[in-house]
Amino acid sequence: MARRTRRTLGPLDLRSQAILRAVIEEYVTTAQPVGSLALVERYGLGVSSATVRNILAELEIAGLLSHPHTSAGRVPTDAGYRFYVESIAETLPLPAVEQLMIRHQFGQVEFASEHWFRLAATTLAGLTRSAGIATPAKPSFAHIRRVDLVVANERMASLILVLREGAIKQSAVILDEDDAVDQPMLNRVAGLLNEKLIDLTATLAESVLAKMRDTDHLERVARRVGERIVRILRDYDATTVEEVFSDGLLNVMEAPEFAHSDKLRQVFTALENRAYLAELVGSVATSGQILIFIGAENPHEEMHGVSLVLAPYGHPGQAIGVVGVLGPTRMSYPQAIGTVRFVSGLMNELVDHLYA
Amino acid sequence: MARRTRRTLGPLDLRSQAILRAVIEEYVTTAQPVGSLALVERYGLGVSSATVRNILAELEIAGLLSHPHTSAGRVPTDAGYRFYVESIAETLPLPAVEQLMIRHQFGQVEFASEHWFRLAATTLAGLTRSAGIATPAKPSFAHIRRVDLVVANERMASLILVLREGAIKQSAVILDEDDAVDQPMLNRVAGLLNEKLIDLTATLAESVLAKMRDTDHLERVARRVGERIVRILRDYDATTVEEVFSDGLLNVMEAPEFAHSDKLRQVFTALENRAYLAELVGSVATSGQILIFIGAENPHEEMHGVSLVLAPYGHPGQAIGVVGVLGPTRMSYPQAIGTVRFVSGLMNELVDHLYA
DNA sequence: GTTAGCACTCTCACCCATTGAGTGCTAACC
DNA sequence: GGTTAGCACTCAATGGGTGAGAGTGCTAAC
Repeated sequence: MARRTRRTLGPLDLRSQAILRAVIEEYVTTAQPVGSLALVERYGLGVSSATVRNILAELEIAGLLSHPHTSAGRVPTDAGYRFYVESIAETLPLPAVEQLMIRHQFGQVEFASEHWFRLAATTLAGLTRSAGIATPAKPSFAHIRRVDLVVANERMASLILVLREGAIKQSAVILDEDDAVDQPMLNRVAGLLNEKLIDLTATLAESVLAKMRDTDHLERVARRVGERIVRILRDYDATTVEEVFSDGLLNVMEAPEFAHSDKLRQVFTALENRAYLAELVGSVATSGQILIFIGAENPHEEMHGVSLVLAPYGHPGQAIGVVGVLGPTRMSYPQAIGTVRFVSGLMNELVDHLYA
Repeated sequence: MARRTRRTLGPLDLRSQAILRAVIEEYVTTAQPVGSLALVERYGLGVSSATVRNILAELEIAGLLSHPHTSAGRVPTDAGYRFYVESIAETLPLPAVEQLMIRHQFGQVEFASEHWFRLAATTLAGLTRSAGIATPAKPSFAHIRRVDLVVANERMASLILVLREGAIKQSAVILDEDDAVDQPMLNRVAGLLNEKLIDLTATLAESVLAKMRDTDHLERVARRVGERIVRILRDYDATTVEEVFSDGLLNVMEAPEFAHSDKLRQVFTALENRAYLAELVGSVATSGQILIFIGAENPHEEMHGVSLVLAPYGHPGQAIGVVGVLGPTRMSYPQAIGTVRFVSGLMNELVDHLYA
């Protein structure tokens, strides 16, 4: 045992690793506990089932496999999946045909980031037969790009705020009785605000607004609107993740491990409560790389039993979003990672193209 | 039997109706087949269980009740629910306290219809312990209220189109090489379009655009943008329902009838495929009244086992949306109808207020 | 038309024996 | 030492058998 340990990179010799890999790959496809006999039959291991059994026992002691009951085969533990994921250098890149098809699909859709991230989720769901997850690219600080005002009635204006990052915010602004407005007046207000506030963040905009005089009608209305704008920007800045879009939850429902349990209900609870996903997604955005959460590694109890493969896209300085996949722990990680990597790369290209 | 039939409005005498009602109400709360003894015990019917049994048998022959097996109690059929729903004059109005609470909630949220319909779905889900469903109010023909253009780069502009009905559409417009633009130029284009196109529908806007000359740079760009606008409007007009928002599907999952079957999966399939809901919602919008679809009355196989209570809101001439509830057929219809009625009324008020 | 009484039916829960997959151990082998 | 064949052992899953209980449907009396 001691010598064996020495001739490997990790704590496991190569043959044990191969068998662990075999167990996982077999289990991923069949969803049934894997026995020693099935392994030697289906994977040319060149040893007998007894030897495999010895190794399986070692892997179990190491905490990488587990045993539903004495007379059952082995099932990977979360730690087993983790080891497996670390050990696979080669992820499964998406076939060229599909890459092309997807690029085409993205070309078909409106040229707007708002559509892309939804499509990304849908695409990921379809490719991996799991649930796809995506968030729009969001900057840490929003910048005003454009202010527009439309009259609703003489005491109410509809504010449309375009952020540099592409998001559009809408809000109604209710004015004081002696500040009645019409559209030409609002156009002047919008003009003033566009002139003063363009490219500013919340804090800077606030200081500009502070200089406006309350005596002037135009400036008073502009200030009122400006205050609302600042509030919208602050709200936006405060939220780590604006929106988490998911698609294909049905795929996950269909996995046999969720057929009769109420585990799925937990997952749904966790997903409907977006705050939690937002938190995870936030950590991916800051990490800047693909993150994988396997089953119980996930701090949230409800998420035990499912895994997440998440990748950021966009640029750290500017705006960052996340795309990824949610599936049963028993998922094909090489495929999931390969696919998520491709889609996040594609999103990068698209966003680059937008900012270029 | 013949005489009994004569002294009622429907085909059932009053006592049979009362018993049908009792069966349904008991079944709705317990989710268990209802026996004759339980009925006489829990509902002061003033007759013996034997008599009740006779009537239950009649109701079964009439197709209003069914029998899982010989030694089980009775369960309402879809036809039974239908009869029940038709017969209850008094729906359960929402308690005043809750009405107040909900009004308050709607007051808290941004003053924009975009938020309201989502909140409506969430509210309905919470109140009825079923899934809430809502669509934004959508007009049959969109009217341009405001056009805004923001420069993305010198050959690409970001178009923001505000519709009279409150919706905002965003799209990128890519320009020809010799039509390079900057923000001041785009402002002039937007000004021209706002002047010419305001309050127009797709068809009218198109005829205005046809008059623009290709020789003039300003008009050429305006025309290019205008054409995109017309396309967006036409897309918008063509879709019956823009978006169907649902919340609280978890509530439905928790119903015992979905615990071990895969019926729920079917429901999800039907819901993820939004086209179908859109169709239903469309029929509600045109009907102008509360519509109830009970189980197998629903043309879509997947929806058998669930019921929908849907109500339109808004104004026929202007914009119409739909709110409602999706739950198991075994739901409290009086409560669902009462709640949906209240929420649609509230949405009416809000929309009125917006257009006033 | 209503009711009490009763036989009848059928599900559900429980027990028990059987089956079979797969292990873990031991002793022999290379 | 590592590897292997052989074998006893364990335990989930399966299916048949049984008893209890709920609820019906029928009949005869009121």
